[in-house]
Amino acid sequence: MPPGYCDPRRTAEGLPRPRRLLDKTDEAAREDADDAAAERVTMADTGTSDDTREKILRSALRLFTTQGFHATPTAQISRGAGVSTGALFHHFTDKATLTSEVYLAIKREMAADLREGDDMALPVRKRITGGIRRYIEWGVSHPEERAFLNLFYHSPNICDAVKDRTYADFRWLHDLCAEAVAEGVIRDVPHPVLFTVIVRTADGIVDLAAAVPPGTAREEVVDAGLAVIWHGIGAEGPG
Amino acid sequence: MPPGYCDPRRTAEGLPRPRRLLDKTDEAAREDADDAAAERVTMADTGTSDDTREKILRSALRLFTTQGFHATPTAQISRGAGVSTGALFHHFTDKATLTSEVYLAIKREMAADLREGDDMALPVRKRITGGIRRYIEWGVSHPEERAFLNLFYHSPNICDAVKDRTYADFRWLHDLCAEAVAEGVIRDVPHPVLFTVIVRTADGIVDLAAAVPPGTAREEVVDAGLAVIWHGIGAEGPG
DNA sequence: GTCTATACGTAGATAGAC
DNA sequence: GTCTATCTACGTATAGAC
Repeated sequence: MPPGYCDPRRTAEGLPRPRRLLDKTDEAAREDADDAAAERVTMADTGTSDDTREKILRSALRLFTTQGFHATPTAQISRGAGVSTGALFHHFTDKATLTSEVYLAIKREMAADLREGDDMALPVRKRITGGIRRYIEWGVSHPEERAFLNLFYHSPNICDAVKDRTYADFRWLHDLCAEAVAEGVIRDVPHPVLFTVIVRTADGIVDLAAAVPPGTAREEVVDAGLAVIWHGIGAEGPG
Repeated sequence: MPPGYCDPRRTAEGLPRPRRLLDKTDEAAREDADDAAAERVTMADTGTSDDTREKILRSALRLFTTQGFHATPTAQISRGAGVSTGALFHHFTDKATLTSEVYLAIKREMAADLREGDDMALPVRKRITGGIRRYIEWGVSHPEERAFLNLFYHSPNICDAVKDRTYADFRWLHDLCAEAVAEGVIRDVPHPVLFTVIVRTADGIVDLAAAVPPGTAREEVVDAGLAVIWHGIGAEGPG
């Protein structure tokens, strides 16, 4: 990873975060559910009702991504969280609502992470490059969250209206692109096309980067992807 | 759409196709299942066993994309196809197999369509541009098939090995890209990055184009998308 | 707020006639 | 090859004690 960007792991553990909810390393989340009893002991001192809620959300996230929505009984979700079915339905009215909550929590966390990485003092081009890098890093370090997002997004039966609820959190990114076009940093491409190209390409780079060992190889993939993006959208030559 | 490319509807109805299977307009497929009895009469003269199989596949496609996999009972699929549960399980060993067959049929048809649109006599750059256009046209005119592909691809519980079975059908596209790089038509970007950028961007353009009325507006979206792609990957300036 | 126990519906798949 | 009828099992969500 280039200078100015800290390791994703450091980011997840060291930086202040706006919400906890699903914010845990994959390893930690896995341990939680594999040994629900141990988890309960660990959480004993902070054993509020919110903890139960979060444990359920994490358990649902992991099971949905590995088994899918339909193949995951609510009983298994609650068991994975170390609580009972009754507790689950006390915190969430039904399975669909629980699923939506998982989605919203992930989206909010991702948006917050991108915002944290943004330095408004920098020129727009650097901000956009930084945003794309940060997005890629988040994706690589949050494979389960990303898998769930894809799963949920393409699933027709899971409440459509929920998808729109997070639009506002990413509004500033659209504005940032518009600013770049106004400044002549980005070619005058219709905004939907511009935004789609950036996000879809970045998303593809995440899959590529995740499939490659961390270090030089991964950096090369990211850099190559960024170069193609800027060749594509940049007003001038490569940068 | 630019010269040299026929209207998607003409493509679907007028050109010779290698397989029928799921190849029908959305409207026709919808009518089939909305009135299963009428369908049966229509098909009476050609009422082979293959027809039943195809009707089941089409019914499954439509229901999966509108309701999702888990929310679609096999009984509803067979009813939509105008046949019985028994008939469904005579043709497909189980629901998962049926789902895989839908996926494979769609992929094969898409691959065949792309191949048909390719003119090997043309220079590589034109062939690639043509392939991307054809891909976008196919996507716009096959929304259900595309929705299913996305649904299936991101679903963890549906047999993973199936995804790989269609790789060979698209192999030539990878070779085409490699050829373009060798000829200096495309910048020397690592192949996975190159291919990902093209496919992901094109896929995004499909969503954009589909959301816009056919005609000039849609053409502008496609042209803008192609311009960005070629700026991104092209060795020289825009084309 | 969390538990146990269970009601109620429904889904996938089979059996056996035609 | 297609049908009807059905078996078995499971999943969601609730009831009511603690």
